[in-house]
Amino acid sequence: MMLSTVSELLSQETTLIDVEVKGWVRTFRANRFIALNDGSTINNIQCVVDFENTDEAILKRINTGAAVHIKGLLVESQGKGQNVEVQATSIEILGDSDADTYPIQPKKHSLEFLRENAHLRTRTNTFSAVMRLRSSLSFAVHKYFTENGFYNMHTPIITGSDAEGAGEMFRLSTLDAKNPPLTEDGNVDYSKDFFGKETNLTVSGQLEAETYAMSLGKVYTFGPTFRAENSNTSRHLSEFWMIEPEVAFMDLDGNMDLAEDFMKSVLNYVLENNKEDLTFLEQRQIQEDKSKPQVERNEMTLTDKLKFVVDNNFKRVSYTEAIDILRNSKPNKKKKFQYLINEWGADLQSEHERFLVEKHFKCPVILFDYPANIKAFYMRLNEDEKTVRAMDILFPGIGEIVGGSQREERLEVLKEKMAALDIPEEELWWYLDLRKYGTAVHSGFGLGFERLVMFVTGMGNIRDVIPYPRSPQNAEF
RNA sequence: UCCUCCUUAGCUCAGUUGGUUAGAGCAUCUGACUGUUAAUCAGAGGGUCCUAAGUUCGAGUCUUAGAGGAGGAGCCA
Repeated sequence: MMLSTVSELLSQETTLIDVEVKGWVRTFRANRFIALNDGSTINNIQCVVDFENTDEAILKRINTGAAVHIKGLLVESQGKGQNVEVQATSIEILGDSDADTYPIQPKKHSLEFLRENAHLRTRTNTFSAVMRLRSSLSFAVHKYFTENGFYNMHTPIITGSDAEGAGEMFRLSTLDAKNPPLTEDGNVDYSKDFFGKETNLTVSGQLEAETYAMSLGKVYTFGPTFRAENSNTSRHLSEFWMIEPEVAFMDLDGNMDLAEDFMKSVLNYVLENNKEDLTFLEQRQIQEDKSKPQVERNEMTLTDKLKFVVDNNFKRVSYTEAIDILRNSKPNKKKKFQYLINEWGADLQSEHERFLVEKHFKCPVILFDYPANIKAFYMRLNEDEKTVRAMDILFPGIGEIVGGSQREERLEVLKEKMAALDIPEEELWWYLDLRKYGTAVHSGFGLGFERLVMFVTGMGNIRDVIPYPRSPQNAEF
């Protein structure tokens, strides 16, 4: 007799066969019905215990959370909740679970409580569904790029560059924190440190990815990224996973096409391959919405929202057009915005992005050609010398999910930009070399993987879509 | 980092104007029942009211400080 997963048993079409299954008890009802889950699917298999002929000591140990090994006969269920069930002939307790202290009870728990029990929270339907979707999305990312001629590149986690231009970095050091070696002018002497220089955890693999794009053509990285910003929001993490494709000979229009096609492809993948988990999360969201005021409720169900993104073109709007729309918008005229839009050049705040996406266009929006002074040094300067070939994709509920640009390929322009921002050329000599030898138009973007998972699962807090979230003041587990 | 709110049983929460012995549902334990779907019924146990200081005859309730958490803002992905 072969061990089966719950998923295999539930899709088994022939009954009256001997089966064997291992998993964890979700509930044990009426001294007779075990709802067993092994992670292979959101659904449980019902195992029916012949309690009159089973040792009472065993029955007492069938508690929520216990690991059990069940052998029996797969039969059509007499009950209404499931098609098949296992008529148990043998029950072995593999691992007990003390009902008095086990934190995951067969009842609704708050997400905050489960976050404190992150090592056990995937034993709930919600988190197992979220994490299966996360895994599936990760596969869909690699699948898309591989099938479209991209090479996967592993950019370094430890970086010697502190000019990646994407935020505060975590310093990495093996020096004695209490008594570090000092230079003559009293600063910490990093030449004595492990790498002989100051090193940090990466905030982006983009610059390194550019080097490979300029030889392999189409590359992407998908790895962990670290930001030491003290941001305490439901959309930011100190450690998160980022997808960064980089393509030679591609301009910003091609970049927008790629990003849109990529997003639609991965969403399509989970729509086709994760129906059960999506359906569960959709029902969960509907239940959650019932206890919310009307204005905060979701206008579309989860799968409708995903289908809407897949089926409709993203609205492409230049920054200049967006400013015009915002300047003439009702909330701006009635002074409802906290930050009023008066003139060209203002940075857009979340309230403006939300207005454009959720109220004005009611679909994903790509904003492009931003003012040069509010964007990073490596972005391609337009002929107007005021704007750069940058683009952000804004999603409903999430805000900015993708940020990308065509990169500045002209050596002199790039050098001027770096000088203006006090970025030393010695730091990025290798990055400048790309413009010296065989430079070419190239573009890429970054996509925060967790924000994608949030969008797909409908979870409102980014800490609930990554196994062990790292955020300021929190690195438990 | 800023603003607002929260912290009472294992969990989710009530707790009136400051007033005797702090409550409920779920969970747990005991018993009954046994084709249930977060089973049902009866009973029982379970509290440093986040911490510290203060006001008061008297503080879960008021004041101050601290810790932790949530929502929003900024930074961004």
